Amino acid sequence: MARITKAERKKSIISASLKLFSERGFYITTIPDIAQKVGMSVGNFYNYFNSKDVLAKELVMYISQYLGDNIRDINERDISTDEKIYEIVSMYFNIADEKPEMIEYFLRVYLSNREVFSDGCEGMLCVSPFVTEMMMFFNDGVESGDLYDQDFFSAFGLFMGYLGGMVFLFGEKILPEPLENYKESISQNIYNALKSR
Amino acid sequence: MARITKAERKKSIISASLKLFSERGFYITTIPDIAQKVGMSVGNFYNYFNSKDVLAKELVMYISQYLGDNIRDINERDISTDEKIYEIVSMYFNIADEKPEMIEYFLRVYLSNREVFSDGCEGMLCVSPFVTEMMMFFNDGVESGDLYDQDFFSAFGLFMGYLGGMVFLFGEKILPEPLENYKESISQNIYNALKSR
Amino acid sequence: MARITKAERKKSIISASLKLFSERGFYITTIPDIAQKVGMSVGNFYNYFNSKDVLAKELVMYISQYLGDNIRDINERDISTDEKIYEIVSMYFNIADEKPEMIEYFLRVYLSNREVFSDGCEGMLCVSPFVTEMMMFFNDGVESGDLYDQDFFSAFGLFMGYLGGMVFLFGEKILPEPLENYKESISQNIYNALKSR
Amino acid sequence: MARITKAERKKSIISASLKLFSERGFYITTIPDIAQKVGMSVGNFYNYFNSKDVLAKELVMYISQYLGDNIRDINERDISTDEKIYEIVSMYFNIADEKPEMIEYFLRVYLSNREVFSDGCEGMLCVSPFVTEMMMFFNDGVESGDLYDQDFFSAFGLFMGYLGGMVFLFGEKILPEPLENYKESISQNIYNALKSR
DNA sequence: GATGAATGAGCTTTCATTCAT
DNA sequence: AATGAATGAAAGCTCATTCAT
Repeated sequence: MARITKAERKKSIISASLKLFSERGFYITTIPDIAQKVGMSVGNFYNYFNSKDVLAKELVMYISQYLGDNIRDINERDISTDEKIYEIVSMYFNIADEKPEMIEYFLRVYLSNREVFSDGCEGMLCVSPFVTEMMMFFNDGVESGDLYDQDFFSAFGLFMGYLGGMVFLFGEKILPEPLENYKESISQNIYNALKSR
Repeated sequence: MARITKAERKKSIISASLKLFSERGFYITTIPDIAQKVGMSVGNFYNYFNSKDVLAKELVMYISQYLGDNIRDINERDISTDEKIYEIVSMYFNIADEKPEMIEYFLRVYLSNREVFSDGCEGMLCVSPFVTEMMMFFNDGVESGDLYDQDFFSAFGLFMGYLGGMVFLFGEKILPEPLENYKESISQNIYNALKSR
Repeated sequence: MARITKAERKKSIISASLKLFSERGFYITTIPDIAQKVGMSVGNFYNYFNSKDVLAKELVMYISQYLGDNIRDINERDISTDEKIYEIVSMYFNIADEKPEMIEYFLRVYLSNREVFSDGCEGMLCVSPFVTEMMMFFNDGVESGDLYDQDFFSAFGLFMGYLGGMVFLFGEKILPEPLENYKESISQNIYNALKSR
Repeated sequence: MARITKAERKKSIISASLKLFSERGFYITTIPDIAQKVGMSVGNFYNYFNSKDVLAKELVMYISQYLGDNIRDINERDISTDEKIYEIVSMYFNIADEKPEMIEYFLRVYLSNREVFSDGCEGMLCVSPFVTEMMMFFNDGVESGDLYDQDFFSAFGLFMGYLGGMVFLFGEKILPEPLENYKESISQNIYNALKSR
């Protein structure tokens, strides 16, 4: 008899809330909304997460882990720095396409509603798996002589700001073409910006 | 006797609400908060703006106009494209420094709470003065042979995503140095990314 | 045109909530209950009191003031100590009869739900007008040689514990006779207990 | 192998809930709180007590029995009435010292949350072992000529109101000295109040 | 007897907006 | 134009109790 485990139930709350938060925003989405989408009572929701804020924080950590894992896979491959850039852009846009809620949550909920994360996610605390891997990527690139040795945060801001901006424009249906089609040019732009001079 | 005109009163609501929205977020800020900061009654607030959402939309347009004007000034100067890039970056960071509420509102309120702007600010409607000027800048650069001729939105995403990302990192107190110090390297990175190949 | 002032409205909340709290208890009584009894919306209640707890605290202070004023009137009269005792007992039982909510609130809400009053009513903070007057009564009695000079709190505990106990028994409909009929014997007992030896 | 009997399990619920109710109050204490303190599941709690209210009622009866037994021991001794008074006061204060939850429960839960006890503990139903013994004490005292023959409830109110009041003041940390030190004076006061005239 | 996930009604509190003055 | 008391719907969260296992 297949029973639904507590872990599975928790996973389904994460999945449902991620979608709702990213589509409607943090404050518009209510606990009843989430409970209903999961098919569970409001009261029971609180057996899994102590508060709406706690859920929000777990979601960032979940996404950060997911992105971090994906970047690590790329970092560990034996390919050139410009290929890595292309792979990261590609992976990011693929996620934006197939699991848009992940990227959208990052952009719309985590980056914007700082008051929700101020207690417990100070600085980059809840996002470190992801940031750490980006740091690895950058350091490797500099070490191999491919990238120009500059302040990490400037490179990071370029890379992630750029990708976030594109996903935002895409989400707003402003882009004339699908994200897919931008992979090449964007990777090229990023490489041109960061390569050793 | 100097009377306070209706326009001045409206201006002071804009000013106060811009600060509150950018510091606390759209949903956390209440109309009573705004009224109190302006020194006006809640009821009277509604003589100037029909709803909280309408206010929010006017604010984006106000900021977009402001940024657009500043960029036009730069566009009209007789300087090279890479100098223009530096000037735009410089201007953007100066605003982030001196009137942080403008940039923060853009990033934290406008870009994130799309539901608020969905009716009336579709696409880039409320933001066109700003986007138009960026388009002018880009077209001029391409025409003069300085910039590589690519999809405008890719260039736009890079430019604005980058700057937004840096201001965000700065706001989160993650940057090791003041924004000021990044002007050079960031302008350089942007130019390298966009210049003709 | 007779307008209802804000102070009058506040007074009517005090009056209604005092009755409800004393009859049903603090936790059973809800804000909607109170609002309904006053004939006001739930939201508007919060224009008068910031929270249920704050209301509870204002109620004790209100009662303490009321009792204190009554005792002072008696203290200031030119009568013997045993007559004062009789007058205090009499006043207390009259209130218990005519405005039972006052005494009941004291016994059932204030004395019992300490968690509600722990922040702001520490010690005897919210009850000092009343306690102070009892202290005056006792000191005068000792000074005049009528009362035995003992620890004030022992005398206070006897006096108030006794009266509270009787009102409780009365409220529980356990007393075979109306409170009225006990005034004499109780005053006598108190005097016998406290008089100088 | 020593098995934990059902009676022992029940006893441990009584013990744990008595402490929690007396410390935190009836409504603040939750069934999960109690179950956790006992080390039992929430569901299992309901195998021992059908509801929170039922538990509350059993607790009063338990305490009443306990106090009643103690008073009977004193009543049966061959000592004078004033010595009995001292012994009762002494016993009461000792309990207040060593098992404060018993007295506190009486004062804070039973006497105050009448709605909980209204169905099943009407009048003195749940408290009769205790009241009966106090009645015995009083009747004996009157019969022996030591106590003034007055309404029992007036004497009872004095005695128990006084003791309850002192324990309350003690619990509020208002008393300048330990309860212990008041035994003498309080017994004296009670005797003076009740003795035959 | 024992478990603890699940229920759902109900609580306190908030806030955009209205409207009589 | 200006006031602020009033509304009421809705939010986050709690908890006694049940029940399938």
